Amino acid sequence: MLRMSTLFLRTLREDPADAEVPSHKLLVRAGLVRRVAPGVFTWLPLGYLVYRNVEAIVREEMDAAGFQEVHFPALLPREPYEATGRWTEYGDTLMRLQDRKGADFLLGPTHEEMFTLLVKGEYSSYKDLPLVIYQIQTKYRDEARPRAGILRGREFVMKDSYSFDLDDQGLQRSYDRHREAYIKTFDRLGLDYVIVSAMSGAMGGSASEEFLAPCESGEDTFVRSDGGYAANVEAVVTVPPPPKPVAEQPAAHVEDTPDTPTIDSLVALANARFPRSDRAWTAADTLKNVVLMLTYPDGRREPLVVGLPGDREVDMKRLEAQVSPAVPTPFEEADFAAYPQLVKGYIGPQALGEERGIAFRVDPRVVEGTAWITGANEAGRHVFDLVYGRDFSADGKIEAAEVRDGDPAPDGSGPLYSERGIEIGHIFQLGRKYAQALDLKVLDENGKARVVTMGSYGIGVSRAVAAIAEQHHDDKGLLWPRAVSPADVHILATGKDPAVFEAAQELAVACEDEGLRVLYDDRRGVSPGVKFNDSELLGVPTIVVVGKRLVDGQVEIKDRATGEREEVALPEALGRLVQICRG
RNA sequence: CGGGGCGUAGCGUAGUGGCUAGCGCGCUUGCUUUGGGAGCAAGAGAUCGUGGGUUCGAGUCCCGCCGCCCCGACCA
Repeated sequence: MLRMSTLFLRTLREDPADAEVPSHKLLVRAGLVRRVAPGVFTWLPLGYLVYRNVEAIVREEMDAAGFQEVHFPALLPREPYEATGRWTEYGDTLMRLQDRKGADFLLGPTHEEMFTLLVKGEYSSYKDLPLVIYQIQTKYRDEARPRAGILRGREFVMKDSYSFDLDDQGLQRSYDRHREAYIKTFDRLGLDYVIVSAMSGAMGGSASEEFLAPCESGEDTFVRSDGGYAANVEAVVTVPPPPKPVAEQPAAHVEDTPDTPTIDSLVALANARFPRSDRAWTAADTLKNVVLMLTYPDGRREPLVVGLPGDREVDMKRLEAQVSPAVPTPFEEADFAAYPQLVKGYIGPQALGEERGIAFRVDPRVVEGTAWITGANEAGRHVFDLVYGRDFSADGKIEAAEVRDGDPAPDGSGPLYSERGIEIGHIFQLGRKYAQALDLKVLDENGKARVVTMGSYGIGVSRAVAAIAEQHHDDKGLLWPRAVSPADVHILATGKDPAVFEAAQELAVACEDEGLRVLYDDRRGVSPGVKFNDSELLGVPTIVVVGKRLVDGQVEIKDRATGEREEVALPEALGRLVQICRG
């Protein structure tokens, strides 16, 4: 039993000045955590109870799925990370340190290398596979900007598991087992979440999915529809309009359009000088050709022109996902000098295409039969009614245009809107990258060495505590789901009547005997208002008030979340509480 | 790394170059109070982030440094 009179707890009346998001404010105010350094926190007794409840649920579901728990050190030597290139790739995010001899160490940000090497040391036959092992470990990442309290710390706890399979079918099975286990885990944690594909379908189906808990404080933007579609912005596939018959389109014609280097100026001039009879020109009638320079890992640099409707901007994240591993950067003056056929502000498709040395890919909205106003490759001139499939072609389509609220969902489930979420889980088919780099092979049934294929799967355990707080609170405080709450019932003894304290104490003991977890506010000399407010701030789901109604033999049972309250005769209180808490 | 804001008691904060740095919460002692963050009285608690400078005098002005928060960049 937790007794408030002796519990190491100090609730705060005011929000801490350095906290912005609700979970950070409330976890600090309710005395669950305290900051030690930027992005580094101490768990106090009540907070640690919640944390351990979350951890226990994660562990139970991993074990239930047949995964085996191991435990690595957080302190790791440099060499394995050197082998996979991550000692340098991870950059400043890696927490590095040296021992007394000057040997390099790191505090693990994630443990792919260590798991791979562990398996390599123990297993060498296909008969040993499949294997899934996991750990619940403190991770370290020297984030450029830790923020939002527990949500994004430099030290945090993650459940990370790794699967080892001989072939792709096996990997898919391991992946699916994790997906199911994660669904059960997050359901039990009381989290509202969506599963979004973290990569474009073009790059290999469901190779990676994120579990996002929608909330305003989330850092990840995703889009969803009311019909149930949810995806990362990078993974959204554009729904193309139907093609139009090419024959119906008027012939293309070049016009003088002086001083129209921007889409706005072009649309204004088109409406003034070349008005349409049926409607006004809009930016969506123009084809904007955005030039970028792609730099490949081998250092090769090639220009890429993206043609998209003039009312859309290029979304760099979407573009990056498409051209990876090449890195796109804006085209600079020196680049224009190297490609004189690109007339800044008046670039048109007629000068583009791989056969002319400049790759040209268009937005999926550019379908056969669509007519565009676009550059004529001469300063001050544009071409009108340039029809795709008749007057120009491209080297393919590209999903690089921004996704906007109201765009249709790819699966026809309605208009998209963007929302923010906290990444609480990530399942990922790694493939053979790490096994290759660290030479993890097993002999197959033919006695031939084969590189193992892997998956990695993470749950942010400490982050989940904050995510739950984000989703379960009101203006008075926290509202813990029972599964993670530090207690089942919070019993308040109010007033100064010794009989009240006796009755409350007896009820608390009786509850505990029934297996309920009890937080008992036995503080003497503390006014009822303080106890009520603390109980609301702490957020234990069921609150029992033993107070002035005790003279009539009554106690009050309150539901913290709904505010519903009922008067119950003291002898019936225990039975009622057992019913509620096991309900 | 860029932009902005801020460092005063455990927490939240006030403080025109001029007395012993003020207030609220919390804490200690006593009395009263006890169903919505009680009252009265008496206390404890601060090298005003740090180093230098200007000045008769610096929490206050100037410069450097350190740290924190927010936005952006970055982030299996």
